[in-house]
Amino acid sequence: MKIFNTMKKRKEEFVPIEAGKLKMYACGPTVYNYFHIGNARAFLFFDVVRRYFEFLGYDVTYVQNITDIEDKLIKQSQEEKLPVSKIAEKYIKAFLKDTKALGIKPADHLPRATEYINEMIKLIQKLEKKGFAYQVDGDVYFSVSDFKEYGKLSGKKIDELKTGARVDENKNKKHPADFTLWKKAKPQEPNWESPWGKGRPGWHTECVVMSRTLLGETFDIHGGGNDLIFPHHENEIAQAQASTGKALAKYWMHNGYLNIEGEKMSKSLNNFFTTRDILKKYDQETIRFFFLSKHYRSPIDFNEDILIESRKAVNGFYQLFKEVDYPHISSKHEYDEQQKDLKKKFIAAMDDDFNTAKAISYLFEILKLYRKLKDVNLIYLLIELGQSLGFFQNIEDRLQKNLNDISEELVKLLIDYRKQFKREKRWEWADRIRADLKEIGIQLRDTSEGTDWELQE
RNA sequence: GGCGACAUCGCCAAGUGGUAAGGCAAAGGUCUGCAAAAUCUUUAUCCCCGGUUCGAAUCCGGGUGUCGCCUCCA
Repeated sequence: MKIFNTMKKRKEEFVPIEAGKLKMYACGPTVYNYFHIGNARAFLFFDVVRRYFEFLGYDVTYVQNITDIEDKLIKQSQEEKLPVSKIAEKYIKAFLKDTKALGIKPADHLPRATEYINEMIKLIQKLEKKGFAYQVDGDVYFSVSDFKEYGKLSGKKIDELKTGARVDENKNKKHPADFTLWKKAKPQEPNWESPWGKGRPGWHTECVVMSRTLLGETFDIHGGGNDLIFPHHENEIAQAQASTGKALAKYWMHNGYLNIEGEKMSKSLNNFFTTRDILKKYDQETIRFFFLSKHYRSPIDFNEDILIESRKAVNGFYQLFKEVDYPHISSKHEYDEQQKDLKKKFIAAMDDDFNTAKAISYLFEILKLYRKLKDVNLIYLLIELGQSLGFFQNIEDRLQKNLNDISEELVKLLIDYRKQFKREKRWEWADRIRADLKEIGIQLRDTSEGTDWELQE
């Protein structure tokens, strides 16, 4: 198994710290709003990493944090005129609901920042004691100049950051790249008591504390979106290593960004999509296929045409499941040599830094082969491999659901035909449609607006 | 200004030195009352220019173009 390690900027052989076990941490949501389709890529991808390791037989512990105290929550609380804690509750619920709708298996632990304030204070104190942190007027900063490896992950040099056009001027900071560990509370803001007065933790500290508490001082994989490399993960590394002298994580994985029709998604460009809205039109497997058909480290362009293609591609598999009358198919036997070989190829693709696009092509090969050979084992193979990517989690439901979705369309279609018959004064057919629908419990009602219908029970 | 990524068939996308996977779309054949599905067949020399090599989409140099990070962001 090879993984591209951002820290080394190349693929490395994956060797778990403890044989047979994977300890993984991926940055979760800041719960100030519904998460967007770009977030969905990261959440989905790390879901696949987790599932795939489980498929390989690893005992996986997966932690995903929830940032429930942060500037954006405070801002949102002012906009919605709700306390920060209510904002957090609201969007945590939405996060859980939407990730479930995406077919994402919940992480083993979903720790919240506000549950770890004391531990964060302890970490900051330790950094202070070791000379990596300093306090100015109730704020505490991490001194990047004192941590010589700073910039190791992102490949940035402290001096270049200084001359960069966009580093903010903060007179309290010794160095412009120094980052906040503890932020002094402004009036009306949520705050906690600390040795430096009332305030709240800076963003990067929570991940260090929660990951180490739940996974140990050094764990296997730390993941997140590309944009988190700098400064977030860089700052995590600085705090973690400064405090213990040990690496925080062995492998750093980052997924590429999502663009909307070639442009960065942003609210100001008016091309901002919440996952929740996308899910109204496209099912989770379509979205999953869309993301997994491209390598996770590449940028991906989001547009509806591609989603529609993805849906068609996924439907091909369900067409097959429908035809073979899943699940009424006989039980599986040993895979034969050809089937074992396909499985091997699939695994080889995934083992090469999660080449999901290639892996998916083998799913299509299996489908084609089944069409040819009608060997039911191929269906099992297809499902087994597909599930390691999160597909085919509930085949029966989906076959069923498609029918439900479509029945409403069918009624509308019949109403249209009846309208045409009425226009042509072919009353016998128009009436027959009305009568036949009533027979199966659907009552039509003509109004001046058009034709309504309702179910009669 | 600094750093980095990418450019492969109409569209999406694998492929990182050995002669271009897969999906969608399209065309034609089989099947079918007609359609749909299925099935068979067809469709690329890889942005441009140089170089290295027996051999390059794959390596090197130079262009051009697109995007990202350097500020909260997955």
